[in-house]
Amino acid sequence: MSRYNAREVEPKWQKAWEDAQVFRSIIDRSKPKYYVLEMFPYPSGRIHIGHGRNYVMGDVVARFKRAKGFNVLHPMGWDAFGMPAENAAMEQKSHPAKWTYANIETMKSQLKLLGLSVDWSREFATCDPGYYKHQQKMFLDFLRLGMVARKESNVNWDPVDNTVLANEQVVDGRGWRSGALVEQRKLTQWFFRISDMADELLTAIDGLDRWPDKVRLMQRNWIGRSEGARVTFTLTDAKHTSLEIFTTRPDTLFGASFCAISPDHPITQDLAKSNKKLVDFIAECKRTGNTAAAIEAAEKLGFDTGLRAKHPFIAGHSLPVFVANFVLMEYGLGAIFGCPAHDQRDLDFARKYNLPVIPVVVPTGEDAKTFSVGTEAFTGEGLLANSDFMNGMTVEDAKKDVIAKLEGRGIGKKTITYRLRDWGISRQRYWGCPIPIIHCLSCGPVPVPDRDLPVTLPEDATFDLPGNPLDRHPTWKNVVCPTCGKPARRETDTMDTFVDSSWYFARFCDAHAEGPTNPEAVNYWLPVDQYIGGIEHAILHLLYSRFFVRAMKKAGHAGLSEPFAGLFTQGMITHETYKDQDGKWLFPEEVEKRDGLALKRGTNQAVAIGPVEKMSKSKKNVVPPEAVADTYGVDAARWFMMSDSPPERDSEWSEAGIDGAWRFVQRVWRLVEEALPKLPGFGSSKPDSFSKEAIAIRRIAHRTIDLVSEDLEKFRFNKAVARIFEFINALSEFTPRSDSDQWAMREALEALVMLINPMVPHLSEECWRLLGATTMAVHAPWPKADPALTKVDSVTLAIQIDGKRRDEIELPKDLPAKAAEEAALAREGVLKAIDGRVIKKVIIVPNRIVNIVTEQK
RNA sequence: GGCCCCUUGGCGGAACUGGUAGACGCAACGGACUUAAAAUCCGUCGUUCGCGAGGACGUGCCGGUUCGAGUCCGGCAGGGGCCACCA
Repeated sequence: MSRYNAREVEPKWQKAWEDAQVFRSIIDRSKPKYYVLEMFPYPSGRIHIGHGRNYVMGDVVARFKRAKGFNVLHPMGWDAFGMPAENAAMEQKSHPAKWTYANIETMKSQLKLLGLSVDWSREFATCDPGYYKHQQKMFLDFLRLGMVARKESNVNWDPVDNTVLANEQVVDGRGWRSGALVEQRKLTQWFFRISDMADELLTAIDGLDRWPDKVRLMQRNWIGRSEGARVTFTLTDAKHTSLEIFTTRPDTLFGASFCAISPDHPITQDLAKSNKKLVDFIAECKRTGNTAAAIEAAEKLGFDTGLRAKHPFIAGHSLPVFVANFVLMEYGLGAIFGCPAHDQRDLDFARKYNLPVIPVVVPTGEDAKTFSVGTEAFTGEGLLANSDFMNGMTVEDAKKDVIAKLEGRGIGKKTITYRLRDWGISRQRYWGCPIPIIHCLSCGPVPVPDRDLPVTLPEDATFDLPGNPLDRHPTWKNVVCPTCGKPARRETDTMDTFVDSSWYFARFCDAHAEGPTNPEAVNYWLPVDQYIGGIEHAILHLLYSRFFVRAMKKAGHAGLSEPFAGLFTQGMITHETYKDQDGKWLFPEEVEKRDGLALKRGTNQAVAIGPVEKMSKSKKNVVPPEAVADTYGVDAARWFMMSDSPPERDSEWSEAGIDGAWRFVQRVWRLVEEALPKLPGFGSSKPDSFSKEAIAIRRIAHRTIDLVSEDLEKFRFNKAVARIFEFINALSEFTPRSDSDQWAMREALEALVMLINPMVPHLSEECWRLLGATTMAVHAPWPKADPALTKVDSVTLAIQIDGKRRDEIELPKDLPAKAAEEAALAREGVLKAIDGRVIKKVIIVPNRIVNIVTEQK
């Protein structure tokens, strides 16, 4: 009896797969294609087991589909541009490229350790000029087609690091690295005009039927469609004669008591030229941070411009126009009318500045004459009042009516507004894809001609100072204008790294294509049939990719609109956290558990066990894959990752859990090894008849094939694992006595070895070989269940008396209701439970339950 | 503040469309084997009453619909997620 030695077996099979180039994919139209992709990693250093779940899940799907006869594409690459590389370069006085490629090398060997069925011939990093040159080409294509804009926008500016910060890099109003108070600045930036596609991106969500509802909802909310109206107010001012506002509640127009415009509104800006106090007010508005807490605490502030707006329906009535800190220039028209009775912000504002509060929608059951609003605005349904021609209407009818009247008079229009803003892609950073533009004083921004692509990053940049190394490079940015030949300046901003990840899945279809994509390959492989990644990308990455593929279609680089037909968002791997007595984080391997106490290994120092959290480098609650592979083997790790929790939920990594998985691996090996000596040879012919026991085990085997196949199909890995355990339990109890029993045992073991193959491929190969196969399990087809053996012919029904379970009965499947009723009523226990009461009715659910309802005394 | 989701034994979790709650695994406990340990094997394992057969209770809490509710509806509590001054 030998023990299964994962340390020897796993590298052996990995090499065999590689030597045979098993996972190399080519276009093969004789089979259905299946593209499975995990969100590609950022090469941050080393991977830990927490990263592994994502790739293992994809690998299980890839191996399962391959066995089922699909032509599978399962590639891997690197999302390699980004700030951490630049920060590391600053700290280590090195170069981002050096750091990045070194990390890629480390992480690639770590990933290979997991035994992934990846076609490595398609590997690339987004920082390869061979990748980003195509991105530059597409940027220019999009520019020509009007999908790129250059415009001014407000950005978070870190005055110490001299760079723009993303919103998530601003913590409590300060830069996350420098700690400096972040300023709002206006910068001219490049944008992808994603908002032009808002409606299309929104309606197409309905068709993404293999995406989680949660993600679809998040995308819908992010796009944020609102129906409303734009209304033009006439101003009583010689210079500024009108003001256009957006509202979703035109029905409340008669409750208007003021208008408010954004500090960034053109009228505000114009008035500020001659009003020092307004300049101060605008500055004050800018100071309020845009953090959640700041917004919560922020007071509504207004500045009376002195302008008055004529009410569109009430002759002689006019409204004051304020500049207000809560009105955003980026949404709608940057101007609103305030109806305090029916909007909380307007109410807060009105109370502060003593403006009238006139209810115009009255909840049912309230009298219009007495209904009033105190400190809480009424935003519910009701009937219109104090509203002239709308009186008595429902909110919905009133909206339609007032919009028709406004349109009739040419002072309003029904409008749909989206929350989605254009995608600003300029970053004042070195380690990103250069934006292929040349700025010429005479010609303006000029595209870099195709023949000059790629615009590559200069290697001799310096990283010792904050700010953009490209901007301070002595020569790189100095070029001549491609149009007029005069001296000009290169664009020194690089692209947001989300651009890089918006089309990598298309590049994988032919990673060596001459153009951005190879149409034949893209049209064959896309869409991605199964995309797998973290929920944290539910909005940005997935929305940007959906936009980008649409743009690629317009530019002729792709033939479809939706890149990801199926999406699965997997949960994280978590682990306990540990701190020593000085409050320093400890790695799990530094902690030893003895007699229920946690101690620092090699000492008697107590360790504080902290909460279970997502594995992360900063909290040191990570487990390196090498350590797991060495002690237990990666199959045990893979099995544990698939068995513990449903895949969409978080899963806690524990020593006990991986121990259990290791025992499973040993148990399968033992089962096969112990049965082997008496089994008939591989491929021996099926006996003519079987014993009762053999038929029973064959039924279980075939039934398990069906159940596990269905579970894997539906991403229910934890249930597939449970089925396999049940199968193994049944096999352990089965003692073959005859030749035909032995044949049934072999059949069951072969099925078992194939069923576990996607999860524990190395163990499967080794058992497959042990069973006498001469080819690899990776080439073997998925087992097929015999319908004659999966058919169930008897079922156990529960018998309820008055809704309580009192008995159960075994009956032939699909027995008519009448017969089932008679059988149930013949049972002694049932009669005893009925206890002589009159039977009122009997409810029979075929093959499930008999419920006898009696007359209650 | 808005929208959404979740809550089942000591733990992870099963339970198809309203039809036998707790599959399977982990942990724990008792036993066998062993000089001993590991490994392995056998058994117990929601709470409670009963010697037993068996009974009562039980899916966060309160109520409803139903012959029947973990599952559907209303309310509450706790936990989590996304967005956030979006007019």
